[in-house]
Amino acid sequence: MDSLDYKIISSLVDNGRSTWSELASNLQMSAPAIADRVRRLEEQGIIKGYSALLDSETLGYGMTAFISISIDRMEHRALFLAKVAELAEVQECHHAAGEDDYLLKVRCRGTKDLDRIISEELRQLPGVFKTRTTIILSTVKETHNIPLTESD
Amino acid sequence: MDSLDYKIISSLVDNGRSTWSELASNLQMSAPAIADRVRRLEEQGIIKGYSALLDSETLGYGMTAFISISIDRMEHRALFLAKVAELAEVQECHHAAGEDDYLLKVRCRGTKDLDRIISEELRQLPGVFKTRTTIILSTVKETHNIPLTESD
DNA sequence: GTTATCACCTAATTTAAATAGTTTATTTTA
DNA sequence: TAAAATAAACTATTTAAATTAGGTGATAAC
Repeated sequence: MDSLDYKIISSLVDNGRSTWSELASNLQMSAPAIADRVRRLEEQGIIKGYSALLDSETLGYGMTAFISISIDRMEHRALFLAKVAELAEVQECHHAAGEDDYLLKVRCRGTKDLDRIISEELRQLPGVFKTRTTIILSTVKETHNIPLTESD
Repeated sequence: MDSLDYKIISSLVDNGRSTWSELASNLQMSAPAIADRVRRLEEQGIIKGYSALLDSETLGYGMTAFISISIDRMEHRALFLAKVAELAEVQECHHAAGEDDYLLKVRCRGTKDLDRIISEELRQLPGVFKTRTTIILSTVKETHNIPLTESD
């Protein structure tokens, strides 16, 4: 990981479909050299993959909510995690320190959809004894960038 | 937006660098037809762009935290939002309904780094009178997929 | 001091993207 | 209802990029 790798990564975060030729001319290198470096970054697992970024609002998923969940017993966790994996509306599930056990980020069509996820999917699960939902009114910033200035 | 568009989108979410030729042969179409459809999806804003997905742990950003923030006066918001935009560690900033005003997702190197962001960056801002930090112990699920089965 | 190794290069080949022109089906309009 | 327009696909061609192969120079290992 040198500064050239950081520049390549940064370019690919900004434009995941950029061609090697394009990167090569921006960074004053040959295309095969870029291809080599990218292949290495992929093999090292630094670059996990590439993805199209979608506009959830345009696709009808205009509501975002965070749901904190408490689970009473260890043995209920597996079922909960299976449900979370299954639910396409659950974009993120984090095991949290502090008051609640899990923090979910949910993307859904609206309040009815959110109600269904909470009442019919999550609260039906054994062990789920408490949920706290925070509805998002607007999103000011949303990236998956990582600071790439410091050393590695 | 027909079922073919959904298939194309879904493929490009899974592999953002897939070639038109590849998509074409998977979906029994010609490459120019795929290119046309993708161009339209981009123009409509349904596909916002493409990005490389990075492994934050491997890059040294092994700590994730959510920070709830309360701000006391309207006129302090602009400065807060400017700071949030500036901080590379803040991946998300949502305006939330409920007890606190904003919910931040922060990706940082460790506890020292998190402390700096909270104590030196955020709590220094005028109007920020309350923060509540939830540290993430592990992440079970993390995608930016949107359910693509229902109609649009 | 010789030999490996690494990261790059150029040149050639293979593959994909972009463009242009055509066909077909569907919808609009006379 | 018939004619025209539109939309979305196709094929064939051109242009551009990716891949591969072979070679060079610097650095590290023996």
